[in-house]
Amino acid sequence: MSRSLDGTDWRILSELQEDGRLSFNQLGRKVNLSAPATADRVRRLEEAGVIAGYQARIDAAHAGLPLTAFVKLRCSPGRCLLRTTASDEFPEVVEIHKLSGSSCTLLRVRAASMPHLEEIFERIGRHGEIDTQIVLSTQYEGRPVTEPPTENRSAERSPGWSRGTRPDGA
Amino acid sequence: MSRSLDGTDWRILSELQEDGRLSFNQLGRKVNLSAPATADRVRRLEEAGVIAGYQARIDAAHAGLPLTAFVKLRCSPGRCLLRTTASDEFPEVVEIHKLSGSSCTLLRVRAASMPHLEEIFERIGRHGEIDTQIVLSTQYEGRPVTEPPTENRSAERSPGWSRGTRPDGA
DNA sequence: GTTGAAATCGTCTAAGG
DNA sequence: CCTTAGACGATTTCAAC
Repeated sequence: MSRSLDGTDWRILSELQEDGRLSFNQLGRKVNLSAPATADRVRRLEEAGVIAGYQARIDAAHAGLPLTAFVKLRCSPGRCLLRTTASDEFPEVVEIHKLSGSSCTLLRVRAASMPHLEEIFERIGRHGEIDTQIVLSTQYEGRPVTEPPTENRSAERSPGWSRGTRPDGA
Repeated sequence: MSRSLDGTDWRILSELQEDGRLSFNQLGRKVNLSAPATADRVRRLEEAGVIAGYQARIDAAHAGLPLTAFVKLRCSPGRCLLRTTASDEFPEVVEIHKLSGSSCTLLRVRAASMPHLEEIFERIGRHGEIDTQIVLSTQYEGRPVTEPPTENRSAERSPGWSRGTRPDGA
């Protein structure tokens, strides 16, 4: 396991979340480092799994998918097919979270139109009891992950569950 | 307004969501286009707002923020300070959605530890009535936005609200 | 971690179909 | 609207300090 991230690492992460296409030269200037040193740190962050990849951010509204909704799905253990077949059967589901309590699953879906959204709900509804919530607007999303306050970071050293089971893995 | 996206555009978007650092050359090979033609299309998608930017994808768990929670916040209209001050006061809030019904707001927060999460809840709770839900695990998130089925796309031409008010803008 | 230099790669422009 | 070819510019990478 790699050691904790220092301030420079966080500055690099911050810049790379704002513009993932920065060259090592440009990035280095922003964090007061030379290009090779910057490249080393980025490579290390990639290998440590902190940087999971680089991707274009798509504005779904401009891409013909203006509707977003959250769906709470309560399915019986054996029937929760979403885990395995989501990729093929539910392309509109862009996120799947398992929540605490009531064996609940939270889905986030994108749709092109109200009929489309309705059809998605109907399809998901076959897998369990659902509770839907339509998003009117989004103030922001994908906000850069930033360095947590020091007093909370110290709790990182806490036992077991925070490291091993990886509650929110990619 | 630009016209609708064709199949090649969607293939480009798909590839760029998987690897946002592809060169026009590499990308062109994947979609059977030359580099200049690919550059033209990408530039057009950028200017149309479909591609909103490029960013590094951070694995929050590996970055010391293993906990994720959703917070439903029901705040009185005048006291909903989250809109303006979120950036400074709530760095842990990575998403803000306005939901239909009950003047509800859905927040997504990331935390380093349980005490940290508890402290965040307490801080948000000062702005209204909250209902919290902790994420146990995430099957996936940030799934690439894909081309919607044709029968649903046709509904894009529906009136007013789907274009003008942009329910899910970046 | 820094500096400097060389090699590589990508981008851009232009001409042509 | 796409393709090919060439030149320019930039980045990455290696070496040495």
